[in-house]
Amino acid sequence: MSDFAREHLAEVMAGLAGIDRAEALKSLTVPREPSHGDYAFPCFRLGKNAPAVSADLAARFKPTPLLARAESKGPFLNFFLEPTAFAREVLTRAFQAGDAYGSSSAGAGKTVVLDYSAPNIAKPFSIGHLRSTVIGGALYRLFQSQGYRVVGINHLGDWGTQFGSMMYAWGRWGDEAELAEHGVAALKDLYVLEQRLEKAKDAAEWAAQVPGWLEDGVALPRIADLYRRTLAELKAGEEPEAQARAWFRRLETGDPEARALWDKFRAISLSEFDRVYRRLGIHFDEPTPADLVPGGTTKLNLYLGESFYNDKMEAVVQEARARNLAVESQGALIIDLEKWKMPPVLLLKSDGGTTYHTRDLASATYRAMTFGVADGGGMLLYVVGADQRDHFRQLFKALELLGLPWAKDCRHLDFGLVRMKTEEGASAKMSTRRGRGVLLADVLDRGVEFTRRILEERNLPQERKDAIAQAVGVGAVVFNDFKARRGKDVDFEWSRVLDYDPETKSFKGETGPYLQYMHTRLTSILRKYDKAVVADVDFARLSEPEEAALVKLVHAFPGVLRMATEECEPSIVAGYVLDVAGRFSSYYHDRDRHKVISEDAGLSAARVLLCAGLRQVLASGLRVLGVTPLEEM
RNA sequence: GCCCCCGUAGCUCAACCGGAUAGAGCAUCGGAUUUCUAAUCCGAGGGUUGCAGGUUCGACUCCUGCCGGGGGUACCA
Repeated sequence: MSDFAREHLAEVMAGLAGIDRAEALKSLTVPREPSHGDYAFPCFRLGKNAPAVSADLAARFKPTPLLARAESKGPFLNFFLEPTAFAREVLTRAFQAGDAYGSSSAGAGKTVVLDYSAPNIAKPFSIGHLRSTVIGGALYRLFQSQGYRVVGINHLGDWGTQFGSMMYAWGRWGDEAELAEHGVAALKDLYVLEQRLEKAKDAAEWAAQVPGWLEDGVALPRIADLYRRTLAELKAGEEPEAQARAWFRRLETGDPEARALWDKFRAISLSEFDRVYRRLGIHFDEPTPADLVPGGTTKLNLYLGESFYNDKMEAVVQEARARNLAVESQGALIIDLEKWKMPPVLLLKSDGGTTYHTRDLASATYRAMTFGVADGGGMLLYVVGADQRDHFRQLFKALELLGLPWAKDCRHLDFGLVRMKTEEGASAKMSTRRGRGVLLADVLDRGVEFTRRILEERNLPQERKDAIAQAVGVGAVVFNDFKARRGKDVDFEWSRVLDYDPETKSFKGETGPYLQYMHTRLTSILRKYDKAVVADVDFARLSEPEEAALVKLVHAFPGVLRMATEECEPSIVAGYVLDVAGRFSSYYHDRDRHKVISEDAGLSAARVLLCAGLRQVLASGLRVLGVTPLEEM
């Protein structure tokens, strides 16, 4: 299924002008000016005298059931759809397909391995990870809609020297009661305390920062006491960085105490992540039991995080050595990429430890083998921030040099950085190490809280209000990430994420709530229509130009999903649903001219069917993006 | 220094892979509500698409240079 009118026209055009059908399809455009027609074909490439060619083609054009006429206007050949037949085709298809409308089987037999979210356990689940999570979730559903088999992988940052920092901090400041009460927020505080301690030039500088932390919403209530105590210990010559490294070495060498701490931290973080994923409707695919970490007994190992590859890295290093790719340099083992003007891939550090390069080489290989990508049957996609562009260029080049043919099927789907507005008004990259960063759960909670305030005045049962508040608050935050193309950087500002007007108590503009609201309007019309919606209506009754425009939007949906999938760009869907909602809203408000349900039964039936089509594409589009379509709000 | 990305209305972004008169939201100003639920709608103002060249029938889109912003630049990930 597809935007069939366009393909039909390409067929006609190919026959008319004697050109390739694909070429015709590529050249077809939609005139900006509606009176120029529904489609336009620029004739410049068909001859020196484009206006003459256009006129000739127009004269030879024979109408089809779907295409009423062709008009030459200068060098352009403009086509006009037969509106009744077009509306019948579009609305019948949408009605009959239901939730399947817009899906296709273009990707049948192909597998997409999608790496997304990947929060770091030692760090908070911040709004930076939100982007990867919601973009990844949308891409997951997009590829699914096009018939691909999708494997969602959460490459958790659950390994690395950062855990040494955590363990050291835990030994120094940790408190079971606080951990139980604050969970991951307490872990974050521990990590931040330690990182600032490493960064600070001396104890005095570190101490000077502490009062500010209290205002940053740090969870640990004992913090003021902590820093006084730590000051004394620092003066005794303690070196936090060295101790953190020592702790990680213990973890790597299988020290039981370190391992127990690692399990504990990981479990606390994962239960928090799971809560967030449930709220966002995010799903990852579970590996088979055989894929689990050796010795791993909890279900929390299902995410295939970095630790999963601990026993798979040696093979990569061996392979690089065997192919004479790996060379010694400054005491480390690297793959040199100087020829491609890139820094080297670091396989083994000078202390013999592995790096994230090593792990990513191992994970890519594992995925390609396990999920059938190595046979050329799919793709490995990484939804990771733009700051890691070089990393992935290096990674893919290294895979290529390792002689892996599927290296060409790897792609980094980068997205713009989330930056915080600083006090000075400038924006800066968020950094957990410096303690900046906004917790995702807080953002979601704040969205839900705003919504709850609006709903107070509604006459709805409390339990409905709770569910709506969740869906609207979360929808506002989620949709915000799709307003711009994923490559754009975003400055994090509360007022932009939640464009909430306290005076009118409403969300404004191009927002998730706006879209959800329009969906409730459509459903309430369909609810109010007491007869069953049928496809057998008089389509000629949809004669208003606004109605023709709406039919075109319903028609466009399959193409929108296809293009969004091809370009891995969910914002295309976002722009589309905004278009649908906006046009419908205008239509809906012009009650004098086109009230949907009226005395005129035939007219009502036709308009109701149109609304059913609009509701269908709006609901499907929202679901793809991870925004819940609502029936009332 | 080198590599990569981005410059479109005051702000945040679109523009159907090079097509006709560059469009939305926010903000500002002015209107609309005995309703198919106002978390809405209608209207107005607002542009030398960073600058300068080039490619061609045609450039926001492609190429070169410059200016400005951001990111990266082997033992964090």
